[in-house]
Amino acid sequence: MQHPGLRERKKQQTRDAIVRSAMELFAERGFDATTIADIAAAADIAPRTFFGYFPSKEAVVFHDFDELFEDFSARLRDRSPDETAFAALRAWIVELISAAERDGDDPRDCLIATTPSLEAHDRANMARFNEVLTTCVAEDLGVAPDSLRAQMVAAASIAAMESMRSLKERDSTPEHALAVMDEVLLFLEGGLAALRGAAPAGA
Amino acid sequence: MQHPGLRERKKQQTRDAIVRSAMELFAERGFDATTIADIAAAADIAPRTFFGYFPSKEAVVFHDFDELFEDFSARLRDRSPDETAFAALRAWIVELISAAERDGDDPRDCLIATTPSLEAHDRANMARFNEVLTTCVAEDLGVAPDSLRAQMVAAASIAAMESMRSLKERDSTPEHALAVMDEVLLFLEGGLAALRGAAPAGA
DNA sequence: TGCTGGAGACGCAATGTTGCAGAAAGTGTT
DNA sequence: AACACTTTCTGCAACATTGCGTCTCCAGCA
Repeated sequence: MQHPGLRERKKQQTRDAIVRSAMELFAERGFDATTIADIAAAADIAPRTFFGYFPSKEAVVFHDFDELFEDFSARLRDRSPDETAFAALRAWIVELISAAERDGDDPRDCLIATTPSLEAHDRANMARFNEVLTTCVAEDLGVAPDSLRAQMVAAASIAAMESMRSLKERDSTPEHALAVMDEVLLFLEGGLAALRGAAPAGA
Repeated sequence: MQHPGLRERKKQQTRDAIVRSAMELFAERGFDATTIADIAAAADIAPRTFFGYFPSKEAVVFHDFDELFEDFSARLRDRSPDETAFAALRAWIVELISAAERDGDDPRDCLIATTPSLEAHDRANMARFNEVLTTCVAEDLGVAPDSLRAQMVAAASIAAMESMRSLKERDSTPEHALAVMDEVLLFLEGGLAALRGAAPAGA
C-alpha cells in the first residue's frame, strides 16, 4: 500500500472533490435544488463521470456508509463467542456516539429528515443493518434468521438506534446511549423470557 | 354518489386500464423490462398521462395501498377505548389473512421481492404503518410517540407482520396468524413488564 | 524506451419523473 | 344550444440514471 499509484490518488482526489462540492451546494441551495450538472461543474468533471463514483445523488450524502456498514458487520462477525450480538451492537453504538461527540455532529441529519428521497435511502441503509443484526441474533438464540423472535429482537434494537439518533440533538453523550441500550436489553430479555416455555407458533 | 358523472367513470376506467395493462406486462416481461411508454400504449393513453394517475411505475404495483392504509389507520383510530392498538392490529391482520385466503394470493409478493425499487417502495409503506402504530401504542402506554418503548413495541409488531408475510406461501391460515400475534403479544408484555419499575433513560 | 492491457473519463441515447402551459372535454347555467 | 368554469390530457423541456462505445492515460513488461 506504499504505492497507491497516481491512478488511486487521483481517484480519491476526485471523490473527495465530489463530496466536498456536493455537500457545499446542498447546504447552500438544498438537495433538490442542486443538479448533478452543478456538482460536476463544481468538482470539475463531466456529469457522466459523477456516476462512476456514486450511483445516485443521494449516495453522496451517505458517502461514508459503506465504511460504517463494514465496521458494523465486522464488529458483529468477529465478536467473541461469549459476547451476544446485542452486546456488540451496544458497544459499537457507544463508540459511534463518542466519536460523534468528539467530531461535533454534521448537519446531515437535518438534510436527510427534510428530503423524502434521502429518507428512503436511509431506510434502505437501516434495513441492511437490520439484516446483519437479525442473522447474528438468530445465531445467539439458536433459531432461524427468519424466525419471529430474531426478527422482533433485531427490529426493536434497530428502532432503538433510530430513536437515539432523533434525540441526538438534545442529548448524545455516551452515557446516555449506554443507558438507553441497557433499557433496550431489559426489554428484550423480558420479552424473550416471557416467550420461553411457550410453544413457538412456527414463525 | 348516484351520479359518479362521466368524468369520474372515465377516470376510474382509465385507472383500471393502466393497472390491468401494467400488471399484465410486468408478468410477461418483468418490471424493469416494461417501460412507461409500453404501459401507456397498452392502456391507450399518452405517456405523460400515466403520471396523472400514479406518481411512479412502482406505485402501480401498490395501487391498492392507499385503500389498505386508510383501512388500517381507521381501524386503529376508531378502536374502542378498551381495545389496545396491538389488539386492533391483530384483528386487522387476521382479517387481512382471511381475505387473502379467500381470494388466493396474487403473484405480487414475488415481483416485489425480486425488484429492488419495489422493495424500497415496500419499506416506505411499512414505515407508514409503523408511524401510525407508534402513535397509537404511545397513547396506550401514556408516553410520547418518540419514546423508546413505543418505538420498540411498534417496530417489533411491524417486524412480526413482515415475518408473517414471508411465511405466507407456506402457511397463511388465520389461525396461524392469530397464534403468531399472540406470541408477539407475549413478547411485548414481557418486555414492558421488565421495563416497568426501571427508571426511563429518557428516550 | 516502446508495447499492451485495463481503468477511468466522457459522449450519446433511452427511460423515468416532473413542472408548465395549452388543447380538449365534461359540467352547470342561462 | 351557447357560454363560462373546471378537470383531464398532452406535449415539451429539464433533470436523474444507466448501458454502450470510444478515447486517453497509467501500469506492468519486454
